[in-house]
Amino acid sequence: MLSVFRGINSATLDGKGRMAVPARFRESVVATCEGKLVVTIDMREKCLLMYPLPEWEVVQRKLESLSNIGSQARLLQRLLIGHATDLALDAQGRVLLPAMLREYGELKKKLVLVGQGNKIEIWSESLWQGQMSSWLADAGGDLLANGDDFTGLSV
Amino acid sequence: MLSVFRGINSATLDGKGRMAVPARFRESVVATCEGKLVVTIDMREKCLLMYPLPEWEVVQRKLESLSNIGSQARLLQRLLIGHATDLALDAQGRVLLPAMLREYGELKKKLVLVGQGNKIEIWSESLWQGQMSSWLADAGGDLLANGDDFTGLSV
DNA sequence: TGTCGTAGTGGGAATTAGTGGGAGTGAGTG
DNA sequence: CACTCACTCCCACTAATTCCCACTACGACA
Repeated sequence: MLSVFRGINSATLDGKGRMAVPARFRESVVATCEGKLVVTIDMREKCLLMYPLPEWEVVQRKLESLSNIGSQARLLQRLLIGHATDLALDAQGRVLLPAMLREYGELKKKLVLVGQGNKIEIWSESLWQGQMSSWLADAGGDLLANGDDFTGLSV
Repeated sequence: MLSVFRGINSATLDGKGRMAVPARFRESVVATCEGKLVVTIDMREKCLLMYPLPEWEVVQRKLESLSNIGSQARLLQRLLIGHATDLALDAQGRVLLPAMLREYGELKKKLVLVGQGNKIEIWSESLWQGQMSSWLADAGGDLLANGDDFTGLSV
């Protein structure tokens, strides 16, 4: 699939629960799916995942093809498909995030959007900052422990 | 399988046991079956399952084709087919949920509707919230325990 | 440093969705 | 046969959502 999201952005929720999709992402969103998106929850983190519709359909087919004898598979299906909600960009390039999903991600006014290849993660700014610092603490520990040069990773 | 329900919605039961079908679902309900629906119980969870009539007929045929020598199969037939009730949308887009099914799902005023492909699950809000938190706890544990990368599904 | 264009924000107003309840109808019961 | 209860059909009201327009903030460019 063609849409590759990268990079981090801040965003805000307005009083009606709408979020402006950053122009950087919007361009490839309208290109790949005419503004049709799907949001669902991330089961591991308290954040939401936003997919262009065609990308989501791939994910959903994979989920549905899992044998549903395993309780694990049924859990994934129920929670991911169950929460997946279709969205469309409005004339101003915003999406309305459903109330139940906003609650799940504890989304207040300030948000952080993180491009992750075929999807965009939507975080509450405060949860994101909390996670960031704990991730960095972990990573720092590991890297210090084995003497790695951190900058080596980014070159 | 034309009707694909997905996404989560809150809903309410009024004093007469009626539930407004959310507009998002209603649209595909009238398209696929002119508002004819079937509800039955879910045997694994304390929730109800609502199918467009044609989808239900597929399910029922599958149930009936199970050999009924196994007690398991006969149990499924008795409980699922036995509880299946035909419903129709009224002029306001509501359905009347039968009293016995409301009791089974412990449905009070506040409900949660979860789209699951060919059917919609109907949960009491409080049961849903309880299940959600225990599911999420499980999911986190399992995924960490076996080192699965959840995002692997979506790449 | 002004002004132009784009991105993002806020909110009014029209429309639609959802809720509540009255009154008619029909089946079951004493 | 009368009464009750439950369901259906219908109308009216309220809440929520959508659509639209206007404004601000910011960066690019002259």
